[in-house]
Amino acid sequence: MSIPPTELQRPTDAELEILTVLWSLGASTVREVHETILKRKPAQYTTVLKMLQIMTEKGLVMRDDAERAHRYSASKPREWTQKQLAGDLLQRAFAGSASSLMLGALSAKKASKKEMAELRQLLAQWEGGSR
Amino acid sequence: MSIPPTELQRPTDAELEILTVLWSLGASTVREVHETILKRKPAQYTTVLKMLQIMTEKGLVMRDDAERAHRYSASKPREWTQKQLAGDLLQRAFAGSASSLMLGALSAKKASKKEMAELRQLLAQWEGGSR
DNA sequence: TTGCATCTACGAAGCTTGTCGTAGTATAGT
DNA sequence: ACTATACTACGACAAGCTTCGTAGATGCAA
Repeated sequence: MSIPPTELQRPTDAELEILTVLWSLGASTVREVHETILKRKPAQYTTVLKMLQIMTEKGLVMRDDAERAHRYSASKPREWTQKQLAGDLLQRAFAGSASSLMLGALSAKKASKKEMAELRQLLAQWEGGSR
Repeated sequence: MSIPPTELQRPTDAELEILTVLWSLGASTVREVHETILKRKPAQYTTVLKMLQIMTEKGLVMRDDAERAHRYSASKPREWTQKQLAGDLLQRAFAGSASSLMLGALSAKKASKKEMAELRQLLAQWEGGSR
């Protein structure tokens, strides 16, 4: 009901799944989100609707109700939320050690040559005083 | 009650907090875990006890009840669980892109020079065919 | 041996998450 | 105008998470 001025909390699993759809599709109707979710797992239309309504209350998404079929969009950009999630896990499970996190990620899924190149470049850029 | 032969699920927040204590202290009594937790936040002794009992049932920790004060230890090593968590987040929030995850982590907490050096070394080692 | 401290076991309450059904309203096609 | 379709709103519920209090057993010290 209210727009909490406080910090956004970590999205739950179901919320994150919906956010990924919105990030990829942009502002979407419930139907569009539902159809995308359906490709991955069975789910009722109203379940997706309810999630989006709850997420609206939480401030995770914004609703445009100009048309009959409301359009929902993520209220924070993908990068912002990803930063929250990465930072959260970094603190909670890796004691703040970025290299431990990287090691975990790499051993979980062997990265392609292209991915490794991107990593190397990212590291170089980061050190290169961009920040 | 049973030892599930299935895959271990992702630990919850409270469970992960206890696991980090066990990883750092090694096999510990409830009291030792409790005292460590207390340094971070208020919590009752029996709350920690209950968590450890539940985690035992789930197979997250092992209990040695040779002594009156049982000793608990993480049933999986830190690295194993970290790999699960990193891989899970990588899939759910970063579409499998390790460099996105790395970017998120770096922007969440600016890494020290030492940390950056470790990252560079890790990357080099990883590519160096160790795996 | 009596009583205090320490320990485990367990039930339960409050909260969050995730799922869905039902009801009701608007829209559009015939 | 009528009816099938599409959409939102909302209540409800089961399951899981987290917390804690109470009860009962065990060990120790005076």
